Amino acid sequence: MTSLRKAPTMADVARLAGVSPMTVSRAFKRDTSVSEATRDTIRKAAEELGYVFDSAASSLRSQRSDFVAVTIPSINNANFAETLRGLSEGLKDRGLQILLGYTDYDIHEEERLIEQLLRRRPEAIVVTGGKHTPRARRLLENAGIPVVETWDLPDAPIGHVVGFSNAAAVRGMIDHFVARGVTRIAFIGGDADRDTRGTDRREGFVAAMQAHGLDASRLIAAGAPPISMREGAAAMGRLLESLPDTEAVICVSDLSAFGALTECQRRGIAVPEAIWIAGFGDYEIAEVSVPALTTINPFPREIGAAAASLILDVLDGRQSQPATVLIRPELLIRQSSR
Amino acid sequence: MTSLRKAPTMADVARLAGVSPMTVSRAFKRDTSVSEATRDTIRKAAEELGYVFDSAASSLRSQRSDFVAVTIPSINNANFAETLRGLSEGLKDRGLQILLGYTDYDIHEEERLIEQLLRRRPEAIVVTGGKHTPRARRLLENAGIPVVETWDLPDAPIGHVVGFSNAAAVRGMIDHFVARGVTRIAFIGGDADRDTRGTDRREGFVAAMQAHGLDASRLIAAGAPPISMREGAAAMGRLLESLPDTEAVICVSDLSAFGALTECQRRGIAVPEAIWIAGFGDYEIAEVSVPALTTINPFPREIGAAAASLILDVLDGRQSQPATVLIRPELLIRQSSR
DNA sequence: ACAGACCGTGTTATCGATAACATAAACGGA
DNA sequence: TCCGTTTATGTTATCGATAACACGGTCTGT
Repeated sequence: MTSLRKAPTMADVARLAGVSPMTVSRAFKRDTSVSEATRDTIRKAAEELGYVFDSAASSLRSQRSDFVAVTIPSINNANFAETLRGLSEGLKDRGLQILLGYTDYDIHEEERLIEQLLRRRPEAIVVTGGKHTPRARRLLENAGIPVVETWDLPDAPIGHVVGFSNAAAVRGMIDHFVARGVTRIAFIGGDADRDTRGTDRREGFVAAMQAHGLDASRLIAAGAPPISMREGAAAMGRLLESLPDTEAVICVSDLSAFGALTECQRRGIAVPEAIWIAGFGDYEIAEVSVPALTTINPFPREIGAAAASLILDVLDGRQSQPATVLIRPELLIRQSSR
Repeated sequence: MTSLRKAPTMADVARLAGVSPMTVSRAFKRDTSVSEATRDTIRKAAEELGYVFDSAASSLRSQRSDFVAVTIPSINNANFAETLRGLSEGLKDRGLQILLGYTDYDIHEEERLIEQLLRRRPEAIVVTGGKHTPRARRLLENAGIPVVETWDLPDAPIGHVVGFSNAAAVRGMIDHFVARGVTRIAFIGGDADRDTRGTDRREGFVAAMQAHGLDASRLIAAGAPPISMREGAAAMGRLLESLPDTEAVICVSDLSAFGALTECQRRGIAVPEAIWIAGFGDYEIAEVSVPALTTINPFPREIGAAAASLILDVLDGRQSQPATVLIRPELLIRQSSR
């Protein structure tokens, strides 16, 4: 299985095919002038030798790595997975691969990760969120490549931005609830500021409630972000016991909202009759659950697609100034709040 | 933002620090003999210049890439995410990074991906599943690096294996059902063989039913794998209409099982009183949903951890023969089937 | 006090692909 | 027919880090 002889190089392929290494190099690229016959001979020679192109050597010489670095908080998250899908579909036609890393919702981990990723000399880098350590910020600023911050609207963007205001999105939901006469509203979220988008949503909740002159103190901390279904359920239990007159609860994500819903089901509390529940993210579960969950769709796929097209524009010289693409989240009122 | 002057190299750092490039190189590695004072001077010089290590050059010269390639069917899947976590935790102490690619449950896409990944000269490669195109198989066999196939027990392993029999796992569930007197059992799965683990589960269902002398024809095709909650719900609707006397349904995953459960809820059909539902994977939703779902825990984290430790053993020369690590999935009987 | 081991650092050559330049042959329009 | 252009290919030097080897200085044990 493990071959002991050295792996073949382009020179070996060239020798077998009876051409120069340069011609082999050309044969492996598109849009380069090599006759079909030669290309075929080379392909066969490569296949026969079991030659596999060496990107390290190629990158070093050409100073192009052909990949785009991406950081996301967690791989196990349908929203970020969609963003990634939008990104990779937008980039793959150009032969750009994605080099992925996840931060575990920790900006220090993000700093380490960004440095690791930059060592591979990506053509561009897409990061989730707009809050970074000072060093991470410096690294991104000095990288000399397009930087796209997503899922957020940073106060001082590093480069390009594709995002939305998490706070404003939650405010829209509260405005809707208040207009329907529901005012005793609680918020279930994480107990730390690791998840900056979660923090923005909580702060958006507080600000919006205060703007309406309402009590913004019904805040339930459900644990370290990201909040799981289980933690959402536990938090709902505490809410029902400590503040039983709560009329509606907004959860930091659909997963915790679903957990909260199940806790109501276990306790025989009717949703939406006794209490309204809403989430964030428009995960599949929000549409499928019974009752379906009111939520906010942040168009994660579009975020990725927009970031990809921004990157291509910059790389092709069609865009030189830092741009901000504003995503407009959509409020989806479902059975859990009516 | 985008600096125009060329990025600094080790030579620049060396000049500023007043040492040779080789010493800078050593200072960037652990376990190399450089005095603390020199190391510090170099670190400061690097920081001042904004130097970022170039892995392409390093890999080319040292012939070591310091990463392990991993293919998974989908990034948006809690099971594979856990396997990935087990892998990266096992590998990170050794400074091995993960280079990830996803196949979209398509072995042709897997072939392309494997070639792309091998171009980066990984130290080892971990693939999900044991079914590959002939070319992919050849690429893996000739790669000259440890190969680990996971989540499966291939008939003809390429190298190492960390997995279990999907068919046998389903059989265990059926045995349990039959022992409890439930015999009219249906299976909800995908309508194509893209997802080979899903196919194995379906075939395991058929074989086990036949072994019990039972009708194995209650097969509902829910769409192209992977099956979503929505598709699980739709399939359940069709099952309830076409075969209303079904006593239990096994779904290819917990997500489709949950979808099936919600369809019952929408139709006012009591679970488990009127029909039992079971899934596969022990996703969080299976534990949290009301009723909680009977399922099978395949210990995804352990799969990743075992693959990681196998790789380290091979790289350190502690293991030379291809090994198979057998994972023993656990049947979890919950409210949805009792 | 001295041989041998060890430590910290420098010098030189090299990993494998390809940018830049060069060239021979084929082509095409006046 | 001839020259400018295009097409297909070759030659040389190079990307940036580091393996291999070398070497002077310090330490250790007898």
